[in-house]
Amino acid sequence: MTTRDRLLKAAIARFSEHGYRMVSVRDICADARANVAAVNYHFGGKLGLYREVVNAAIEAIRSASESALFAADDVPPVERLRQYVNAYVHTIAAREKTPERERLAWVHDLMAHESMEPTPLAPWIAEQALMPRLRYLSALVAELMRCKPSDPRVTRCVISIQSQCLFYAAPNKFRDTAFPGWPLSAAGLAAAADHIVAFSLAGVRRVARAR
Amino acid sequence: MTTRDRLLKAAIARFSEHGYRMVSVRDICADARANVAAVNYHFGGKLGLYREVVNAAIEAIRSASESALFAADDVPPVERLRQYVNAYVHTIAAREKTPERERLAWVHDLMAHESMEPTPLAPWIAEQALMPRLRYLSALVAELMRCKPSDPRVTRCVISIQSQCLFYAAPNKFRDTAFPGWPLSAAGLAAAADHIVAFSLAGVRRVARAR
DNA sequence: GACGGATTCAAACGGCCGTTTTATACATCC
DNA sequence: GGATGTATAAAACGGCCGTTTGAATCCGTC
Repeated sequence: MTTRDRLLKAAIARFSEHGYRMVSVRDICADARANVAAVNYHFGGKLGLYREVVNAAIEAIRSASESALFAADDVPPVERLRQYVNAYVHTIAAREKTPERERLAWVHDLMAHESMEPTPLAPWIAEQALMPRLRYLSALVAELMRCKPSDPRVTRCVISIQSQCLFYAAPNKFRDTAFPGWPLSAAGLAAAADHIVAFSLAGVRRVARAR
Repeated sequence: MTTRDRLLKAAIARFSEHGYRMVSVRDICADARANVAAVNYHFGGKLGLYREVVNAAIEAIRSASESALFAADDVPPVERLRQYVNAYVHTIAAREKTPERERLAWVHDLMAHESMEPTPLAPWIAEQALMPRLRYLSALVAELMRCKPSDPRVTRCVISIQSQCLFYAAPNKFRDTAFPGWPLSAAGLAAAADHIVAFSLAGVRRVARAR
């Protein structure tokens, strides 16, 4: 594995766990067993390295969305919601065991840091990683509610569903201590996904019926 | 206003917006028009100053919980949920206009930073600021579902409700750009609170009915 | 074997960090 | 008025930061 690849791998781990600002170039180079100057040589600087990490994150979430979260239009909306939530919640699972390519948790960690302390790349991340999911979910909910995706009720339902998924997928040190039986087992994770689907379907139908 | 008070006020603003690590003592002292050594003189160091900020946050959230979020036991649970959600969601409102004492948004900002990058004070914050709300909400949901607060279904419903409230109360730079019509007007905020209550009540009842 | 571009390396640069030192003002009490 | 304790001030400390420098090393090619 080349020095460039080792740097990128170490940078993915460090940046996604602690955010751009809190990670030093020296930390990454130590992890990658590379000289401090290597980052500037191969990536033109700390921000250039981070840009490559962000590109990898966007590519990872894009391929995961298309393969695991999104379903074809002919799939019934309830089943599409189930698939969306299941895939979302399970990104938190195996946060530390499955191989690099398969686990998506680091992407959510990175986005959580960006949402708290944005870098110049935040708008690009929002458009490429977040918006596609929100648009898909909006269309899904609009179909469930039999109304236009622009309806404010749809937006509020999307927020309700997305917030629940994010609680399980995003990093949150409080969650791991405030709730008993955390981190969740595979069965607990499946139960959580089933709960979100049932809870949200009832909520969506209630909101759709109102007015 | 004494130098100590000016430092504390500046520290509250800085720490809650950017977190403990990202704020420098020099930044705070510049805001407070004080010498760099003043923090060490009055608070024994950066962490000592932060400890005072955390104490103020805990006191603020405690008094807000008892006066605005929590209701007496004789209030019907549905009404208690409505009050809880309304107060929670409205902490985000007037994030930049109402006077210091009355707005709670800074406390949620500080807790969001603690949940991402904990300081040694994180356990204390979790126990004093977060757990009382979760316990209150658990009892409330358990009463709605007519089952024990220790039931895992109660915990999952608490998570669902809390996640939705947190989306509106916690800082999130993506939210402000990803969703149209943000930040919310007073009417939009009230509609959001009503939505969360209706959505969640339907969800809770659905989950309670299952099995 | 000598050349030349690509890569690695140790060292140093200026800058910001939290903290400490040292000195100076100022109020209070004997 | 001199001593005492509190508060503020400027300067400096060692340490880590991102980046740059310039020399050393590697390696395919002539």
